[in-house]
Amino acid sequence: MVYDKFVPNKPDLRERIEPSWCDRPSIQVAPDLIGCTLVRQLPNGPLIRGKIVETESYAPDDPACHAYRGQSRRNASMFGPPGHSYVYLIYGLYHCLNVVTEPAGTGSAVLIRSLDLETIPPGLADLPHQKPHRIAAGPGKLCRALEIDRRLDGALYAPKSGLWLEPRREPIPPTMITQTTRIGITKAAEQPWRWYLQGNLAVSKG
DNA sequence: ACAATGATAGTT
DNA sequence: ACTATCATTGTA
Repeated sequence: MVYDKFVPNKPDLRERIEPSWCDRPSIQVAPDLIGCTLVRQLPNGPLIRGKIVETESYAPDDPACHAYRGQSRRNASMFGPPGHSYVYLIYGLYHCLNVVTEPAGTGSAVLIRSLDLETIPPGLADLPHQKPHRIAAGPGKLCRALEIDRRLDGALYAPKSGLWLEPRREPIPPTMITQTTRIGITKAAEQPWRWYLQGNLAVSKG
């Protein structure tokens, strides 16, 4: 394995986002996650990488936040330490993936809404009339593509979990990131707590 | 416009 | 126990 250290996709050679980076208000972490890479190592499967192009933030004093009415079995990981996941089932059909923010005891997180995939998961590559850019466009679809469900709830974002985050490889001008209202909620719907990479084809509306 | 589909939280 | 709700998506 002489050339091992030159293999670009070897996980250990890439910089990773640490829990301390997530120990900030979700309203700050959400825009900073735009352009970062979500990496999924499927068990006995391929490595899938996707650029985060759409996020939403949910804060403790936010009526739309699952943590707003206190801790429960479902949202417990939102009150856990930063840099871990919060995964929940929605409409009995889809899962949604969050990055927990702020210290343990504080219920806040960032919802990952859309990914621009670098690699198409083999099982999804041959689906007809599915545009590649749309495979992970939407919180439910990206969890389906990356095989993320409640078993990953509370997991640390790290290679040992098969799920981790990497920083931006290139700077993104702030003007390329649009801030606007969140999608699919009724409470606090007027708050501009959604961010997306302007013009990216995986974004719900951009 | 609406059905699919199940866990959750609040109410009897 | 019952019921409304839900940070969604695909089809009509």
